[in-house]
Amino acid sequence: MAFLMPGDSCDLHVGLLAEMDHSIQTITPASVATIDREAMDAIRDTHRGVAKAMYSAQLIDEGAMRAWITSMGRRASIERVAHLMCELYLRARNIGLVSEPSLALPLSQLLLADALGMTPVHLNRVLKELRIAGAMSLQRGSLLITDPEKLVQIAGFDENYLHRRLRRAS
Amino acid sequence: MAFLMPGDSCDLHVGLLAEMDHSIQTITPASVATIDREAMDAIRDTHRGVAKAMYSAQLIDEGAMRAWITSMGRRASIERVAHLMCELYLRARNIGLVSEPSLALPLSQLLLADALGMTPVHLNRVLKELRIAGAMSLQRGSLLITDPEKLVQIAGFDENYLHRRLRRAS
DNA sequence: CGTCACGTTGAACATTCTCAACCCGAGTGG
DNA sequence: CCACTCGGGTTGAGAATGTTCAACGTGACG
Repeated sequence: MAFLMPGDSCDLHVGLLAEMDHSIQTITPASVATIDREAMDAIRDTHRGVAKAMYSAQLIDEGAMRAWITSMGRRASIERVAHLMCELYLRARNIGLVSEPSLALPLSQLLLADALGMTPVHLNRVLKELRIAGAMSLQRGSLLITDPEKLVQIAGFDENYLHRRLRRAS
Repeated sequence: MAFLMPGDSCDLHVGLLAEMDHSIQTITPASVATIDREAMDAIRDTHRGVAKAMYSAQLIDEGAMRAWITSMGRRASIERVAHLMCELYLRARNIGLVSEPSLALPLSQLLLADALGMTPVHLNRVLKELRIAGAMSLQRGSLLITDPEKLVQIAGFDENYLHRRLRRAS
């Protein structure tokens, strides 16, 4: 339902619930920082500004999930794939993770297919289709966008949806 | 992506963002209460307990959205329909809204199909299938569950997923 | 009585899945 | 060094699932 990249945080507030309703996995070696419950409680209670910022972050995450739902419900599989690739590419670029011309994406087709709600076999064919169309190719853990415009057009990607802005402090 | 019932709240915190990334509609006449931004800010800042509770509510909503994503990605359409009906039924019952033996569900097939990510035509056929199977029937805005067990079984419904609990105050 | 929104149905088609096979490169034990 | 295995990736063929388009029914409402 989501892919995290270096610097992303997740589940900052699970401490409030009795149990997790989902799980998180690393798919590469990773350094993971944790914040214990007491610390989070303290931050929330004593730093109103930070608390507010965390609320906002939460809302933005929710927006991303809504986008994901739309993707699943309304987009054909090839659009879904293209869209996710656009998103991952932009996010990676925003944190300086793209080593032009390609981006390291250590995702097995199995994983991707699952995330996108389709069969590995079908994903494979879709990737092939995108490759043949000359839009992008994903091979040996590396994403190469050969024709950005075409990819964006297939995906119906709107760059703006990643940039949810905050209301200026009143 | 969600259906609200009497007493449900939504978007308590949109005040934090510069713009909405989604919309809300009434599908029946409804009384809607609004809380203005200043009041919400004040509550968040001065009532830590309430703020915490609202965080939790937010997390629970998020869980619901995750469930929705799972539904879209992994369930066949008949399962999706059955699952949503189970959920709506239980939620309605929890707030005393079920007038046995049936539940008023003022949802057009158009609306439902859109929410479930399928064609109105196909939804219609799925509903017919469920009716013929004797599990439930949805007609003239009223949901009648004729064989709860069968419906639950078709849906693969786990009653527990609605009852996310909070961590007891430490 | 006409209109309009919604529901229902059929038939052809497109999309996606299933199952099964095969390929390949990286590790592993003999 | 070689055969083996194993986790991906790729491909084909047939079947299931879902869509499209177009028609018709039906009740509410002016």
